[in-house]
Amino acid sequence: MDKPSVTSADVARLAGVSQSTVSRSFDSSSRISDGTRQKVFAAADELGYQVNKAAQTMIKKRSDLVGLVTAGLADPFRSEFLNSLVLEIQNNGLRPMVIDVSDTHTIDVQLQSLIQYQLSGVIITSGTPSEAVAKTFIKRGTPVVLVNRADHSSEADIVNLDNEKAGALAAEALMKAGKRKLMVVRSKVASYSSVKRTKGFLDKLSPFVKQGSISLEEAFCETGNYHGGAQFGADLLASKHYPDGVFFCMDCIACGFLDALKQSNTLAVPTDIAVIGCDDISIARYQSYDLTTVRQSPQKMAAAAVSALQKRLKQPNTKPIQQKVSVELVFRGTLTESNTL
Amino acid sequence: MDKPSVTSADVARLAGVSQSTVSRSFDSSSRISDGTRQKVFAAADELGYQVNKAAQTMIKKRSDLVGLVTAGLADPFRSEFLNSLVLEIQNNGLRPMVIDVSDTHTIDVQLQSLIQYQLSGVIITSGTPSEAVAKTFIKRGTPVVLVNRADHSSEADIVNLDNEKAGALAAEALMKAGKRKLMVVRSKVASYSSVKRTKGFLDKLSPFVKQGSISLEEAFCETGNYHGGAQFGADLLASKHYPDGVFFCMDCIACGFLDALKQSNTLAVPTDIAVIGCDDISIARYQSYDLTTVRQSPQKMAAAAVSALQKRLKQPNTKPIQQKVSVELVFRGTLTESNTL
DNA sequence: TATTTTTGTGCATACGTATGAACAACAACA
DNA sequence: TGTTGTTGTTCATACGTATGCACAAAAATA
Repeated sequence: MDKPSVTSADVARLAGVSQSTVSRSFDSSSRISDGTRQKVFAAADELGYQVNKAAQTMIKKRSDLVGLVTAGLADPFRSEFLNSLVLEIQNNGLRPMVIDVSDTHTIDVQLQSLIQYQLSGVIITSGTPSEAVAKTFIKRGTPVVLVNRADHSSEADIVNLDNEKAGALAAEALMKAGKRKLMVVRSKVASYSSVKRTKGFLDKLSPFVKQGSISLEEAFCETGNYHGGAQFGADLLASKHYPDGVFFCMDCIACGFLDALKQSNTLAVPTDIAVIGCDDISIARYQSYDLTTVRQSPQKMAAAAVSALQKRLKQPNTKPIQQKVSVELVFRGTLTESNTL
Repeated sequence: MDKPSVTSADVARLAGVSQSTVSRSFDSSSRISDGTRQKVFAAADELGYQVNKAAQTMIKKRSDLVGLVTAGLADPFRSEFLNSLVLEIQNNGLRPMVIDVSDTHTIDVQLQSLIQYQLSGVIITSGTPSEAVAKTFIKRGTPVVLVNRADHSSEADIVNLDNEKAGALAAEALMKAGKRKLMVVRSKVASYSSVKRTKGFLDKLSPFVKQGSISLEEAFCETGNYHGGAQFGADLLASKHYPDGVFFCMDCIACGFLDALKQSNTLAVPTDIAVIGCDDISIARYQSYDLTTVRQSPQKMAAAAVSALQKRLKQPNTKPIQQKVSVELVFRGTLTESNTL
C-alpha cells in the first residue's frame, strides 16, 4: 500500500513558511535566518521528512548514484575491491549501484539502465569493451573512471595499479633468491592487468636472459582462478619440466598451483620451487598457502577511483587524469625474505 | 559538461506525434496503432532515447531500485550470496543499490538515503537491528525481505535457510560415522543463522546425550572467520581435550581450524577428528581443505528473496510469507561418506 | 441512416524539488 | 528625505514522464 510520502510542502505548512524556504533551509549556502531554519528543521523532524531524490535529480541533474560495472563479484580480489569501493562511495555522499555484466547476452540492457538512472558517474572495473562504453557515457556528459583497464581512451580518468612494477618486484625477488629457471603464468583469457604484470616481469629479466644467466618461460592456464591454477600445476608436474621460480599474475591461480604441488609431493616450496602471487587476497594469508605476493591495496585503489570521480564532478572540463597506485612485495612462506639475502 | 539529454518530447517532435503518444508507445498495455509505434521506435532509436527514471519514478512512485543492506561483502559466503542477488535482481528488471552498514557510526545516514531514493524494496541480509529497520520501511510502504534473520517481525517477508536441518544433518552424519565426542562451534558474536544451526545440531543429539551414548559440547571462537577458526584450533590443541567430531557453523571457521590442525600435526582428519562445515563456500572445495559441509545454495536463496519481493510489489496487502530453503550434505575429505556406512 | 462502440491520438496536469526573479523590511549613508 | 544596499522570504516556473479526460475517426450495430 502506497503511503503518501512527506513532502517539503508538508514541512512548509507545519513550519508556517513557504516550500522554497524549506528547500533553502536544507541548502547551507542559502541565506535563511537562524530562527526560520530551526522551525523548519523541527517540523521536518516531526514529520520524518526526507528529500525525494527522484525530484531532486530532475532539477539538479545529479542523482549522486555511481554505477559500478563489474563482471561478477565472486572473484576474491574483485569482491574485496568492490567492498572498498562501496565504502568509499558511501563516505563521499554518493550511492553505489552495481551492474554485473558477466552475462554477455544482457549487457546492452544493463548498460541502458545506467543511462536511465541518470548516474552521476560510472566506475568500470571489468567486463565489456570498456572503451566503447566509456565513450558512450562521456558523450552524454557522465564521468567515467576506468580501473585496471586499457589506457587508449583519452577521455576517461584512469586508475591503474602499477602493474609493471608488480611484475618487476616479483622478478627481482626471485633473482635475488638465486632462482634461475623462471616462469610467469597468467590466464589464457588476457586481462589488462595480467598482461602488464607479465610485461613488467619479462622486461626486468630480459637483460639476464640475453646474457644467458637466466631461462625464462611464459605460460598460460585455462581459467583465471583457483581451478585454473590447480589444473596448470598438475599438467606442469606431469611434464617433468620444472622451473625453480614462478610468478602468477593472480593469487588465486597461485593457490591452486600450490595445492597441486602439495598433492603430488614432488617439489618442496620454496627450496625446489619458489612461488609469488599478485594482489594479496585474504586467502594468501591462510596458513595452507602462506603465499609470498605483491600486494595491491583495494582501499588505495578505491580511494583513487572515487577521488578522480569527485574531481571530475566538480570540474568537468579538465584533462583526464591517469594515476598509478603503488605496490609492495610481501614475503611469506613461498619465498622467504631470508632466501633473498 | 552537461549535454541536454534526449527527452520523449524530442522523440515526439521527430516522429510527428505528441509526447503522450511516445510515452504510450513504450507501454505495451496501451493501445497504439502499429504504424505509430514503428515511427516512434524509429525516432527513439535515431536519437538514442532512454527513459528518464527520475521523472518516471515521480509519476509511477516506483524506482525499481532494490536496496541490498549488508554488513561488508568480504566474507566469502556473503559475497557469493550478493553476487547471486545482484544477478537475480537484474534479471527481474530491477536494480541493486548496495548499502554497507558495517560502520555503525553512519548507519543512520545510510538508511536515510534508502528512503530518499524511493526504493521499490529492501533486502536485508545482515547488520543493524533489522526488525526496527524493517518496520520503518514497511510503515512507509516499502516492502522488506529479511534473509537469514530473526523472524519475530510479523510484517516483513522472510527467507531463511533451513538452518536447523543443516545442524541436524551434520549431527546425523557424525553419529553415523561412529563419532561419539562431539562439539559444535560458532562465533561468540551470535548470528541468527549460527544460533539456529547450533540448535538443530544439539536438538538432534540430545536424546543420545541423555541416554549417555554421546558427549556433546558447545564452544565459541572469537571471530566468525578463518582467523577465529585458526585461533580456536590452536587453543583446543593446547587444551589436549579433543572431540572426535566437530560441526562448525561457518565454512571459513572450519578452514581456519583445519589449518591449525595441519600445522600441529597431532590429529588426523577424519580418522581422529571429523570436521563438518556449513555453507559450502568455494574455498571448501579447495584441495587444501576439501571440507565436508552442509551446502547452502546462494542462487536458491537469492531467487527466493527476489521472488518474495516481486510478489509483494504486485500484491502489497497479502500476509507476509516465510520461506525455508532446503540444504544438502556434501561429503568431502573431512568426513567421507564411506565413514558413515 | 442513425446510433453506439471501439480505436487511436492529443491536451492538460501532477509528481516534488530547486532556483531566478520579485519584493518587502530594514539598515546605512549622504 | 531620498538613495543604495542587505537580508529574508515568497512566487512562479521548470525538470521529464505518465495518465485521466476529451475528442475525432472508424467500425459495428440497429
